Amino acid sequence: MSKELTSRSEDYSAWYNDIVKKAKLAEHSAVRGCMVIRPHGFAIWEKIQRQLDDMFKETGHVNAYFPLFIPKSFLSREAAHVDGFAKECAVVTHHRLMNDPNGNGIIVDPDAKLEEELIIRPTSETIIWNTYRDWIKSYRDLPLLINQWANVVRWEMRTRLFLRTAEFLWQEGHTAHATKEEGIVESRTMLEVYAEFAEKYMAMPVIKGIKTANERFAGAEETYTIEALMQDGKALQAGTSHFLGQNFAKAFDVKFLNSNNQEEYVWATSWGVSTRLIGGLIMSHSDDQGLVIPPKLAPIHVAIVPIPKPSEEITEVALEIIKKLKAKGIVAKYDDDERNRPGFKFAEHEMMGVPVRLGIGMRDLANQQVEVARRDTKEKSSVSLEGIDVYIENLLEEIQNNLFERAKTYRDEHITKVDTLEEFMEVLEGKGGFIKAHWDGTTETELKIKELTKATIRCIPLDNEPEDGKCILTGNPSVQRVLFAKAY
RNA sequence: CGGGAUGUGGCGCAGUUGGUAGCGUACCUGGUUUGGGACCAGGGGGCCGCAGGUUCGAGUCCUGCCAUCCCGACCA
Repeated sequence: MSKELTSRSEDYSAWYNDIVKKAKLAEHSAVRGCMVIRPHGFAIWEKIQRQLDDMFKETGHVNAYFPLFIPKSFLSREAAHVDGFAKECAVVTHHRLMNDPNGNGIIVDPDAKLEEELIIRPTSETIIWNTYRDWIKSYRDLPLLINQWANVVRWEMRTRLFLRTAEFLWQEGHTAHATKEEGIVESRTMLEVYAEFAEKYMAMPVIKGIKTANERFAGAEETYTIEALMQDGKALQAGTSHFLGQNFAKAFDVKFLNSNNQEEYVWATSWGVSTRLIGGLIMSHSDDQGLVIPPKLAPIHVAIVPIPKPSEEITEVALEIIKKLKAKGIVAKYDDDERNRPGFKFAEHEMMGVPVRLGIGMRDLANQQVEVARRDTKEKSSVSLEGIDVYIENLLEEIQNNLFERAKTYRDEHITKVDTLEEFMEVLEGKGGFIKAHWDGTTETELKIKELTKATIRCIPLDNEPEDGKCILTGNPSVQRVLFAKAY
């Protein structure tokens, strides 16, 4: 491993790529746009999965699994949906290979052409709603609250590890309800779940809001979003929850009998977050020394480094600490690798984002102490061995809070109100971040601003306060400010 | 998909007018070291992105393809 990361100030984009590779989170594969998620990256994803899955279960959802392949005709059932996805799908056309008669390896067997092509799912609304038709007959079958953990494929032209890959892992919730109100409540509930997860576990502050018609999910009546701000001043859409109205129910003819024996179309929602969250995690907290993982998502909380190398006394103390921490649900690893010296290990654990490092040498043991180094601030202090487990437990909580507060302070300092287009451009090119400005509510203006500035409307915040003003582009009346930013 | 750049041991790179591949680091062995990325000695590892072509001879020249990075377009 080379010893240094590109610094953030030098080249933020190169820094991001360096972190992903040097913290061993992921790497490019032999397939265009597809990544190999390495054990360290996948361990973080597993922590994300476990926590979210618990939260989904607590809100009444169950898991199921639907096919990877979708018959081509399904995608054309919902008109807006096909417009939104058709351009970037991988298509399966044949089902068999054969030896090349000319001896050039293996070729696609021309006789094995599929009667109907199969699309590798870019999202599963269609296959799921086709299934729901058979599952939903009565109001007693509702609500149907199902989540799926899966991979999806979107043939993106330009990819970036975790942020936008051709194949990615995600969860997609698909629910069915008897009434419009219930559907809206569900989509709002799941937005709250996402926001809570982002802030409490990822320590990533988010703004909850509604997407404009232009940014809405293909086939949705309303798209709710959580938007986070990265260290370089660009926004990241971290999760979305859609109220789908009756669009998919009508497209797939999913009806139920209500208690008055009348037939009605079902109301739907869908919601998802993906491995993109890991990209958000990286860009919220990490620094020029490497990855910083909030304790609640860290696969390993504490690294214990013997100084200068393992000895009987040090190992004994280290194992005792590990045992005490384990009882508190804290994962500690004793780095007794004799190949590397302490300085190397310090740098390595910092790169990998381990929240707390303990250094134990004979000098410490003579004083019944250990050296505690926290990853977020890089502060070091000597702490008594007595009660070290409680100390670390509290410290992890403090780190978790500090990361959130730090990110929130940065985010709040980078929300700027502007009233003119000149100011808008100036802030966008200078300090960056979110810009709160008046907009006349038309898609035309939104697109024009995007063309002029590259900034998009990230959302209309849910907690927005009404305020009369004039659109920064057209001067037409506006009743509230909306949130603009350049986005990933 | 358009413009630009790149592709050589795991990683980072050098390789001149075409002559049969080298450095740093990592790895293995031995020794000395060890409180912030150790040092010495010895050693192993390369289809030079892939496929064609030119040539007595290609990492080097030509064509096509693949992948990655940057800038656009696209992006739920």
